[in-house]
Amino acid sequence: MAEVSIDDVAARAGVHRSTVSRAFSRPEAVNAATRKHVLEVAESLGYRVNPLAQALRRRASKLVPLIVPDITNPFYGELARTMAAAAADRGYQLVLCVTGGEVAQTNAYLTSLQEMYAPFGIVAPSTTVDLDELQNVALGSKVVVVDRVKQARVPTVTVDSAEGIALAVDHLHGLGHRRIAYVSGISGAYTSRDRLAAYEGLAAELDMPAMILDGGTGPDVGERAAERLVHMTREERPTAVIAANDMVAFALISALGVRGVSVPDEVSVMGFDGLEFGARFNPRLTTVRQPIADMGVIAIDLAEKLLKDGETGHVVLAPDLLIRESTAEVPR
Amino acid sequence: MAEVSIDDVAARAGVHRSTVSRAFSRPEAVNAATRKHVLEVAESLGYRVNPLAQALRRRASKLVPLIVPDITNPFYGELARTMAAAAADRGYQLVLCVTGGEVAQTNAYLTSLQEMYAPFGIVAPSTTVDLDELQNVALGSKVVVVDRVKQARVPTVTVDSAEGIALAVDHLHGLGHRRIAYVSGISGAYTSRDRLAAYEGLAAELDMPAMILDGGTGPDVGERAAERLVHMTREERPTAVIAANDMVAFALISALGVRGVSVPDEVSVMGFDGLEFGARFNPRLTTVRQPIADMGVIAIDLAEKLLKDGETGHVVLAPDLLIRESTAEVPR
DNA sequence: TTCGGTGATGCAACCGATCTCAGCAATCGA
DNA sequence: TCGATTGCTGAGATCGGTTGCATCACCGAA
Repeated sequence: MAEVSIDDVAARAGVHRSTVSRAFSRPEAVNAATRKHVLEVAESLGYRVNPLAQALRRRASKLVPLIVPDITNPFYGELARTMAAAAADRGYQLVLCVTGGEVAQTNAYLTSLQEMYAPFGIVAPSTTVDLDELQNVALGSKVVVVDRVKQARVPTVTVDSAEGIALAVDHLHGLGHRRIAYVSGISGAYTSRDRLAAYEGLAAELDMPAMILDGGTGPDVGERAAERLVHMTREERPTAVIAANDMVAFALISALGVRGVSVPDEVSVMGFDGLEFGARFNPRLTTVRQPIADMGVIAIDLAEKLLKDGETGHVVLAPDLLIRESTAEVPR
Repeated sequence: MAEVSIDDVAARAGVHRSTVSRAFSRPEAVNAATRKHVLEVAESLGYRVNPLAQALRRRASKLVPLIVPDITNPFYGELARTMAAAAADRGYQLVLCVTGGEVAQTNAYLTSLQEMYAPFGIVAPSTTVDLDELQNVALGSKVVVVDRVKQARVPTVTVDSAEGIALAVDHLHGLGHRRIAYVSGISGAYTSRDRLAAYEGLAAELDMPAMILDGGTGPDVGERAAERLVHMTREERPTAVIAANDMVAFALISALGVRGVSVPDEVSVMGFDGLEFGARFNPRLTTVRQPIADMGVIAIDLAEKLLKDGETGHVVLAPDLLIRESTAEVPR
């Protein structure tokens, strides 16, 4: 309670401020015995270094912005959770910044946090964020991008979209599906595009028609795709749908339900993300899982590497398959 | 880019530091013309006050911790989003703190942020957080609690549980249901208890049996409740279930689906929260909506009032009904 | 005994603001 | 005309640390 400062500790320990400071931040520069004594006194007084004062002098704080378009989406929720843990492990404090998908917001957050001497930032870009523009912002050069294709100028960590889609297509193909459609995504449109490309490639390869139920974005993708599907003739109608991400899959299944189409009895649906919530959907969602927890720690690692060596790494993670109940053998 | 400080502005404007400072933080204390000039110079130099330095000197920052047990839960997601917006409106910067439901974490966050001179904190308590214990923490006395029953010592904002449950029961009763069960909640156990009490009261009043399918917590509530339900005989089985919150409702419907029980054909299910995601569930969830957006701004208001007048307000909001497709007339 | 080197500590400036107090000019009342 | 009041502004201490530099004791070598 009684705000104890570095001078209190110094006085009580009979040394100078600077020695106390060094005892904490540059241990090798102070005599072992002195250090031990100082630390004990500090402990007994309940002293903790003031992060603001420290940041001001050092021009480097422990505040790290995590910039996401929409925290309501559990994907970003899970990302935020693991990232917060990873950050805490390294002494950082995550500052959540929700942009609503607006570039201006992203930039505003970035400059605002750079004023607080944030050492770097983590950005999970939305559809509308132009990554090149990030470079113009103060903190722009010290940013790690999550969930985005390899990009030259800043470090990135992503999941291999092609491999993920392959996993999904193979799974469905193995169940006998030959008419597999695709719906693109509410958010993360960059990866959504990758996934779409992967889907089209595989469709060609397997000699299946490429059916894009909806290529748009926004909260109504599921509705539109469902509407489109129910208006197809029996022959042209797909027997399975791959959604660009779990949220789209949920919306699609819901919209199909409203229209009396049952999943997986009439049509199989797969997601992409592997959200924990998928296990509580109705039906439980079969999906391609991204190692979100890994992405969190890797992003922080990349950031620290960037600061230390100026090295901009690009990590591509492998997804895996989570088979639950939203897919079934093709109905005949 | 070129970090411009208050002295740069002062020099360029031909006045002293202190005048520049006053021009920003105490406009009435400086000559209008001088002020205008200073502000123009500042503008042209791209000067912005350094929040860290300001906070250090003033012993009051703009950082506000929002402490939630689980950001993966869209309820807290929506809360975080609206709260962040409300905070930004007033110049605050929300710092997201995810506790995983652990008291120690909550306290750690609170003290850590009080070291950063956070003016106050917002806590959405989890099951295990003992509110009285909050008082012992540094920031403890300057905390607003969200989603928690009226409590004497700190300001709170909640939704009227009794009214919400009444809304739900009335809705179901109106559909002809006479055997209405209840399942308690994954999170927010405080309110969950209130809601349970309200349910029991109403059941008695309407002369219906009170059936608690599961009164526990944790991620498996839905599973357990579903398991219990399917093992009931036709006569004792409820025709409708009220879940303590939306997430439980989702889990329950999913678990029922796995066991071949269809909602709402065989049993109606209602949630409590009004999550946007409910509109994309299968079936779309009928639920009691909490005005989450209002809760966000009100919480900030209460906090500011607490700081200014030392007044600890308690706001109870009215919920409303969101009728969608998870409830239907009682099957006969 | 003297001197260079080394390790540990103290001194004081500094980070970028705020704020109390003093000084100064203009204005006011008598 | 003169002291008191009022309105602005400058000086400088301060918030709580960090860090380059000076100091000093102590060491072994010459």
